[in-house]
Amino acid sequence: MEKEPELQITENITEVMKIRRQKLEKLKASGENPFKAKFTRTNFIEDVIQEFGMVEPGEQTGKVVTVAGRIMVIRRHGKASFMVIKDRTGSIQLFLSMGVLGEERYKEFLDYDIGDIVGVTGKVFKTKRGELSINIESYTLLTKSLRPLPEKWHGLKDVETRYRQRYVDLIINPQTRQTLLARTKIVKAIREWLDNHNFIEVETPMLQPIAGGAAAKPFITHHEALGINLYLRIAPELYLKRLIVGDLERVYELNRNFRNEGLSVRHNPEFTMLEVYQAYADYKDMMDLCEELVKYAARQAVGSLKLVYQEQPVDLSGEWQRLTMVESIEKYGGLKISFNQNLDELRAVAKEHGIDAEDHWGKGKLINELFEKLVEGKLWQPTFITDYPTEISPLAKTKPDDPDVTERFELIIIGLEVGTAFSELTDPIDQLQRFEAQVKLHEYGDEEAPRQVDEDYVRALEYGMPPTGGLGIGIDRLVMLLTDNYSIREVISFPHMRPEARD
RNA sequence: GGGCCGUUAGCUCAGCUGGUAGAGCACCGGACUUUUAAUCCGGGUGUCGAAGGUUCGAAUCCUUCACGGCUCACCA
Repeated sequence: MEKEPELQITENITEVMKIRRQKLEKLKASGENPFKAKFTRTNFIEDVIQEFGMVEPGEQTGKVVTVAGRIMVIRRHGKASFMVIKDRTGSIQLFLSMGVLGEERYKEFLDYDIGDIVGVTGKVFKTKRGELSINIESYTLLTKSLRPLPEKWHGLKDVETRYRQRYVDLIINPQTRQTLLARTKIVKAIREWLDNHNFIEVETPMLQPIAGGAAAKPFITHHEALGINLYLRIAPELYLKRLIVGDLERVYELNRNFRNEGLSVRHNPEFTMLEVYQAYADYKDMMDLCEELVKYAARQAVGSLKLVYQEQPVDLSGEWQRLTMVESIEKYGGLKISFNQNLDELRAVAKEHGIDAEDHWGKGKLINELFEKLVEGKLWQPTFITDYPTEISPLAKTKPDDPDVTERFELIIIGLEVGTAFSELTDPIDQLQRFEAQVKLHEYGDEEAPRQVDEDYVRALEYGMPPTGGLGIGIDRLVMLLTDNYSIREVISFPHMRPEARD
């Protein structure tokens, strides 16, 4: 029998870690619990600053407060020393003196390390140099920290460590904290707006027997008891529309989608999507809704509609530009094209622009490729692109006067697709045909096309779905825009990474 | 998946044309009762990402691999 490898919790015990473990043992031996269960504070640090920030340098307020937080700085000065601790609301200086604490307790406190979490009680005062401080009268160690934090001046810069050990990133880099807090504000604002407009938030399956509602390669998982494969959803769309068939009229879901595709600065395998459905509305209503919603989120989270993204101004105020796809190709690509041209002509134009067309591509797909190649990246200011080709919009209603295109738009900002919406296809017979066409694409080897017709969805449509507008917004990308982050990984608390290398 | 770049102390980084690894902060010991990146004195704590190869000698040159970043492809 092979010998079990010894369980090793930490890979390398460094000198600093050894010393901290020794301190831990010493504390335990002296009867101290270095990992306490609870601590009651009278104030957040921000409150103390609010209340006493204006007192004069040198002034003693006599006011006793109890605060708690992580030690960030220690300045030992002989018989009187300083520390800085921070809690969720801010940071404040602690003043420790042998005179107040007594020699033993003073020395014990000075033996604590940067990173330790303490609770302290003392009188608020301001030093001669004008630094608001707490003159510590009693203290308790709440949590002993066993690893050294990155240095105070340069902080933690290594991107890999920042993503893998986001907890350290959050302790050290205020910017990371701000981005994640902005994210929750944005999400909260979106829910608020929708709730205020009579939409109800619902939850639909993440585990789906057929991964539908988008064109993407799904993750496959397995249900043991049922003995079947399931897919992690690539979109909630088809279930949300079932709820519209069920006469809920206004629903939204703000949650994760999973797509088994490459990673990039704009793509994470799991990402957060908002989908909104409104009965008796069409894509134009959704355009208005989308514009209002994004503006509301920006105002709530950023406080302004005039943004800067990667040093370029982005102005969300005013009416957003609206262009059809074909118009945009002429305006931004300088290329006049139309569905009236025949397929070979369009194929030739695409080839001129370096697009490698596949045999089964039709006019719509070619035009969309041209749009993506020539236009999308240039749309920096918010722009709605409408009249998406039917060929690439299997779930949208075609325009009554032009079967080549659909009642659909995409919202492009900073060259990124932030949202898409359409007048939902409600005709079950048309829907079935489009599903069948998609399945055929899968058989051609398109792994992003569904491999199976969602017959239950068609059945639902047969009961009758009211005219409905549907909207999807990529929340991560919206957060990137509003927080001026270039990489999607910055706006995701734990972005996907390969497993850490083991040596 | 392709291309380019990177990986050196806990952190941030230097290390030239190959000569046996260095700074600041952190840490350890000492001094200091109002400091502010405190200061002063003393101490370098390292599998130079990993494995091979070339060489008298490799952090440095070559190959492969791992991880990361950017980019192209992919991705409505």
